[in-house]
Amino acid sequence: MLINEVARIAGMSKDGIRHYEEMGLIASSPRQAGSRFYRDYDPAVLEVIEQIRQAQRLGFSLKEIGPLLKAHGSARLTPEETVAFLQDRLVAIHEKQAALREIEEFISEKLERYRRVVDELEKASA
Amino acid sequence: MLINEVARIAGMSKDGIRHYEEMGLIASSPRQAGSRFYRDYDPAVLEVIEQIRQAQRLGFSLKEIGPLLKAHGSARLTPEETVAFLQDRLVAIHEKQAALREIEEFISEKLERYRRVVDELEKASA
DNA sequence: ATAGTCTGTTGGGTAACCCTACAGTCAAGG
DNA sequence: CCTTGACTGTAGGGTTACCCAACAGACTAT
Repeated sequence: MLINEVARIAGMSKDGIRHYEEMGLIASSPRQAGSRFYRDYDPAVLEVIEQIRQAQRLGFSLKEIGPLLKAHGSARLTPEETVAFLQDRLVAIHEKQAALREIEEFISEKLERYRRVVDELEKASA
Repeated sequence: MLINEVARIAGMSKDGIRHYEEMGLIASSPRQAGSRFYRDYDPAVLEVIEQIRQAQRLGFSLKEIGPLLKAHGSARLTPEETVAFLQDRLVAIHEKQAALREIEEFISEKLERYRRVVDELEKASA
């Protein structure tokens, strides 16, 4: 299948697909078209793309996903390693959440102060 | 003062300072040194840098901060505009929090499953 | 023959810096 | 006096995960 179809089914842009390929995450065979070549994808890439998105959701960068996909089938993570990794992810997420809560509080306070200012202005003009 | 001092006091890198200057957020006067020129900063930039960091915390990009700093002293945001802006920021933060909660849940579930696997493996080996 | 839709590559842009390399300046020490 | 070291500068590439525009060949339908 050609890139447009892959992109449509996978729900992403052609540039995104080509980007994955450039990063070595998926592969295509060149289909000749006159003097040029089109990327021809095996429908199986759709599953790989799904795995990539999944891994991204888990916090892997594309660079990290490469080796991960290759590990698929050969020596893979042990359950213990998986648990350790997931715990790390969870810690990272909790850190982000804490940071967001701080900012949220900061903004909330500012917001309240400004709301009071607006209220007072309204009263003064009334 | 020279860039190193500014960077040290402001708690950021020289490259960061130069970056701010390149973005037009702060300014320096050239101090001649032989055939070359060093950036000479007025200590007042420290306050400006503080304002920049503050604005960043509020979710402004550096590009947005430029006009904001210039507005300082002339026509500034009205309290109503400020409230509206802060509300937008808050909504954005809540969205990020919701996204993080989803991922968190996802990972937590996976983690529990894998923990169970590890437990069973332990029992089996025992 | 031509228009429209597909494909390709190339190169630049994004955000906020970090890092390396190369080089001039200047003060202190041998 | 010269060298060393700590400081400064610019230039250019790297980061992340793509997006976008330009230009052009391929293919299908009219």
